[in-house]
Amino acid sequence: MKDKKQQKRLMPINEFAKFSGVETSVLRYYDDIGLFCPSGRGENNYRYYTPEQIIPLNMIQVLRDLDMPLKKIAALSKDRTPELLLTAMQEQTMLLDAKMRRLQNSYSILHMMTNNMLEGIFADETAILEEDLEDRPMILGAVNDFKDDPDFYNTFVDFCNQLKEMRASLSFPIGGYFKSMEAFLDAPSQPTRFFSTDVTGTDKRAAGRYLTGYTRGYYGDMNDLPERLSKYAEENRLVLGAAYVLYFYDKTSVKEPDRYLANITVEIKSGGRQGKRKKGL
Amino acid sequence: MKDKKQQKRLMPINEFAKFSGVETSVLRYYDDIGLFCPSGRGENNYRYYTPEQIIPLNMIQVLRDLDMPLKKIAALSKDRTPELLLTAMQEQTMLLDAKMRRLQNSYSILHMMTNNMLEGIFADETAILEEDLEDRPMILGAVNDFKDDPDFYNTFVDFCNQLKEMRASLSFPIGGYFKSMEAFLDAPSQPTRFFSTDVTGTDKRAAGRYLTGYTRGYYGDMNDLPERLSKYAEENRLVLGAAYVLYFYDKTSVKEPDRYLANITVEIKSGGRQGKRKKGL
DNA sequence: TTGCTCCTCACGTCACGTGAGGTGGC
DNA sequence: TTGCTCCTCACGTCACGTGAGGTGGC
Repeated sequence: MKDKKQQKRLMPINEFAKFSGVETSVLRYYDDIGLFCPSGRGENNYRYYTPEQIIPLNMIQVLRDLDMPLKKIAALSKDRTPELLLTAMQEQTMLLDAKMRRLQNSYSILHMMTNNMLEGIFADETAILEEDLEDRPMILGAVNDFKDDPDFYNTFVDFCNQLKEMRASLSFPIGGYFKSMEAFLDAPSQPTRFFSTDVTGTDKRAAGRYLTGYTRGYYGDMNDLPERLSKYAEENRLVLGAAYVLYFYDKTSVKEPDRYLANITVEIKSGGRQGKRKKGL
Repeated sequence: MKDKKQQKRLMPINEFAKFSGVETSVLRYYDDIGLFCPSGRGENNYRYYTPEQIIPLNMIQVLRDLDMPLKKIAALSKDRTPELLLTAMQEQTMLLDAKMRRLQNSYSILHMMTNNMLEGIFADETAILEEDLEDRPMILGAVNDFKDDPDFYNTFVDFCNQLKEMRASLSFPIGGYFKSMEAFLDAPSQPTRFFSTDVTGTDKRAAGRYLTGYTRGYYGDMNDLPERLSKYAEENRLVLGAAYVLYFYDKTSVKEPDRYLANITVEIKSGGRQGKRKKGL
């Protein structure tokens, strides 16, 4: 009778795998490396597990989910005391914090990219729009000096290094800021500053009224967009301010350079019909 | 002059590794599998990268951080269109959501374990305490029927299966609920129900006044704690209600079974000096 | 000659996943 | 004999990490 009961409590590997949600291959591997062994072996050499073994196994799963190496888990379960466990937990909490921050960062980047793709898909290349835009957080780089070094890429590398020095992510799309519409018209491939669309940035493109447009083509190839913007501004007696150029489609999202898609957003300093939207041409 | 500029823009592998924050071994591996190749090779067969290559590389890092397999990343960058990217982003967002939930779960479990370890370290085994406790979320299992099957472990397995059916985590410490002090005194190893300390549970141990104590020993070995509790209640004319037993130290936290540490918390239905704490013995 | 950066194999690592071929009781 | 569950190697996989031995210009 007692034997029967005890037998009833013994699970062969498949049953225990289903019970615990851990694959048989994993259970065998854990047995091999001595991390987690069955409570015993039958005469047939079968592995037999007891139900309460799910507790230490779950402990292992928790630590493994935290990316703790199996060796460390094994060390911890061989030499377990509440104090050591507490220390390990606190270490893991720190690691988890870091991981959480990285995930949050991934979220932001993913969200940013998704929005850019969507905005690109629905972009009307022929339109010039007047829009009220919200605050947009960003990281503004130092003022570029193209007189000292007219090379675009050296300046770009400088900006990347600035981001790295402030431990900011390099993964958010990077755009060009021009202090004025004239600066943009003058040299469309020499922005006054670069900016990163990093949502954690403390700089911002202020909320307000902006003139926006799109154009396709390789980096710096603005086609007739500058003229169309100027013409629109003139016709509507708008006084324009700083300009922001950002690529919604670039090398990473499309293959053909002639499909790259730039967005330009120009501050309207005065003259806009407040609170009204107007689509042009 | 033009050559000089272009040469200046070319980085050998070490420089590019520092610039991008990606190890040389990783860059070589990505080159080997054709995922991300240098812009060209020098006469010496050196790999040379250009600074703007950091953009697609960062894209790869973002997707890799999201645990996207390199093959999928490669497929996505070979055949890249905004539409495909958008779909992939949305898929990744779903995966990220799931990952986030798992991490949140790990956080809760880690926090729970840390608290249990700390409470265990500072537990006074000789004390019986009257305490005002907050709500405690938990998952209460079905009522156990030890008459049909007196085996503890079969009942325990049933509870684990209940948790699995409701897709709850098995990793939170599990305790025993006794409908009354008498039920506990009568059969300390046959709880009326099991409970999981899962913080997302919708059941709860209600806020109120409780009598608590600790004892060391193997599962179910309560020593004189039941008597000490009863004695305290009698002396202080307390009417006791339901009891909760939870192990702060168990097989996972200490090796020696005689160091396992159980906590008992008994509802005080009346007779307690409200709002005052009193330490006994 | 020395030091430096780069190169290409080749093999190791971690945590498994996947057969291949064999066993043992109904 | 068939079907079923289990077993033990052994080898594959993924994303690298780590030397070992060699090159090429100052």
